Amino acid sequence: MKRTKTISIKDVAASANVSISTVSHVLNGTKHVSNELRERVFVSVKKLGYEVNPIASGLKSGKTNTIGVVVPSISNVFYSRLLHSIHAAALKKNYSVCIYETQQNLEYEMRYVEALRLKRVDGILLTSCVDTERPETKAYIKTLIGLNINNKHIPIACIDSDISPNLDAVTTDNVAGVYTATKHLISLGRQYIAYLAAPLYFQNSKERKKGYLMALNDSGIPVCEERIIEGDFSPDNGAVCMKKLLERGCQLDGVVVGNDQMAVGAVWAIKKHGLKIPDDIAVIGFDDNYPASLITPSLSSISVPKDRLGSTAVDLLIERIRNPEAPRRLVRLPGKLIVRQTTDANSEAVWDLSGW
Amino acid sequence: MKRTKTISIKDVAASANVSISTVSHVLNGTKHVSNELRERVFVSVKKLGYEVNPIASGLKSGKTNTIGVVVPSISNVFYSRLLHSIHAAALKKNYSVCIYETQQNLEYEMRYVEALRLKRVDGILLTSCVDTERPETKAYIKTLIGLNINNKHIPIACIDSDISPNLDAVTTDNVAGVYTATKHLISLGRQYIAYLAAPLYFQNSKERKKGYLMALNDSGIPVCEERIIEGDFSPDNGAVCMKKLLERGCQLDGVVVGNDQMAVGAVWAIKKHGLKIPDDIAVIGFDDNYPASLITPSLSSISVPKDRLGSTAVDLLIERIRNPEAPRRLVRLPGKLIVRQTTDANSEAVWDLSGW
DNA sequence: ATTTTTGAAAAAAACGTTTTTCTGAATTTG
DNA sequence: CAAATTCAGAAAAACGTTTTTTTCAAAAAT
Repeated sequence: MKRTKTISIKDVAASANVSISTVSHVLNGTKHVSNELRERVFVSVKKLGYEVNPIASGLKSGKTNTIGVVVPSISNVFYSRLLHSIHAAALKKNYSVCIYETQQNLEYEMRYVEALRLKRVDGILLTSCVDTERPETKAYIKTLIGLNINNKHIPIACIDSDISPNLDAVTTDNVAGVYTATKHLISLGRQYIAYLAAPLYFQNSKERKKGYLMALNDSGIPVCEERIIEGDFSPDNGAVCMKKLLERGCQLDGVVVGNDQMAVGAVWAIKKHGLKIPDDIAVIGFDDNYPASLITPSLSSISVPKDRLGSTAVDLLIERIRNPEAPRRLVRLPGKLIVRQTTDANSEAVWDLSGW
Repeated sequence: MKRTKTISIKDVAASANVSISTVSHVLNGTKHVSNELRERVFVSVKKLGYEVNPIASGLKSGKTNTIGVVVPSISNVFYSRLLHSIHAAALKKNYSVCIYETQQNLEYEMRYVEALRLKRVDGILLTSCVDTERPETKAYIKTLIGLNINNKHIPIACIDSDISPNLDAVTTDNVAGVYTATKHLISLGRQYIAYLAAPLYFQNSKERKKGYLMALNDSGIPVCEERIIEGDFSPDNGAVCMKKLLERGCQLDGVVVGNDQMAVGAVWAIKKHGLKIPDDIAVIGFDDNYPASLITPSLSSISVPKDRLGSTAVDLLIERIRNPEAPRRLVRLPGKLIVRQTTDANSEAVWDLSGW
């Protein structure tokens, strides 16, 4: 194969009869160059078909124009949607995105953050699976805050998890969201409302539970500990927890669930138990993830603004890259009540197939 | 902020009292180095906390250890699942993955392939949305085949689309898959089986239709053109097409659909039309995408091996990177019949929530 | 009218590696 | 035993940019 010499900025300079630095400045607009030379450079670039080498420029400038994205799961409907909006927003700002999937494994998360650091990405978007209550994680979070390579700071923005007052973050307004969900059930006349929580070591879960308690209090409904249960994240576990609640024998006519996954399991368990939804028990989840509209009965939920979550995160990160000294920012985005059949029997089943 | 000098291979060399090249060879294992020096190097590396700079090494070696992945949609359940397996496989081979989403837009696809070329990725995994029949695309495909930067070839492996006999590819065995699906309906005693095709300019769609025709022929069932219809990919359009079929008035007791999206729409339309599934009309899709198990009645389908599709593609690409001259490879992976309620009324509804 | 200041452009240094070439001793060969 | 080969290691040359420094002339200031 004919292997011609690769043409570099040097060749352009020679062809245009100017210096290398002049070519660089013309190409980057970093310094004023007379119209004549500037024109000559452009002509030569076109003539030679010159293509800048980002690796070389990255070496000198210390920028990779790449942001790393770390998510628990790529194929999860929620995170893939997030990835979608991150991709769009990043591209608009001329960054490419490099993805890593932690599988909810903190060890992997640490490894991937480290990999991105060594790769010298310009910034990292992190959906951490860290348990902020465990003391061991303190060190890790400290690492994140001070993440750097060769004394160059690498900014991090957190998505959907506010793990440190020193890291930029964007999250859903969990308290307000579950407050709305609970109020919704109350407005339907429900009095005996259970709460099925996702693991409470998650900041989000804590906030959501708070919303439930606040709504009951504000409505003068007594809180009954027997109606509160904590599970893990899975649909299966949602079903198990719901079964436990039902078997406890306390009166029940509604249940607010900390996320859609578990809510789907809860719906399944209630049906299995021979009760009617929503007549006997109304159910509402949180997230409004893709399958919510598909199951029967379709699941009411609090819709999390996935697209804005992603684009806001990118904005935060890029602002931080540009200005490392700016004050830390935390953005809370409002959720939205989506009423479907698990709280309104008359609601028509409309399959939301936007995940396709 | 104290900004200490960044420590480089040079510092390691000085500290270990060896030459730079020796350090490099020790670190990369590219040449035999005596145990003594090798040990000294390791000690110095550890002592100084030296961290190799992949940008610099990339500049000289011409490798980025990055593969680009171009998919039509990141949030689509099928592609996100693909992305998941690609990520896992790539990581295992020490490559990072950079993603681009084309939104089924060929112009974007071209732009992103170009971006990846300029970025000098080591290889590209492409799920093209090209219409192989249009003559204009010939040029584009030729570009893909000869993709290079500075005369360095950039290999491409295609996923789920065999767009050129000159590009490595991995696809599902579409013919066999739809053949199996159709035979399944026939085995249930169905005689008047319609075929709802995805756009036939897609290679996959053509192959799938072929499987339908073959199955009818092999079973001695006459092919009736009136029972064949071509749509686009969407659920909505699936419903529209199904409605048309129903209104044509020809006898119908089964329908094979070219993909799950349209199948879901078809199910919806049949229900709307007041017919019972599967009693009046049995339905089977293709892909076994996530929502298939969630809708009511749950959708029978041909399961596409998404994970193997991704990992095989990575394997193909990396082998190609290592050996650009090897003969072209096309891998066809078998699909698997998944029987659910749209073909078997007695099948129990089991929500597959693995997308979570 | 002489010294400063400015400005455009060139020259050179730097970025941190890998890879090629060079060196001199030790080993093998004829 | 002299010449050729191997070998470990050092030195130096690349890789293709950006950025700093230098140069020289023209404009501005004293």
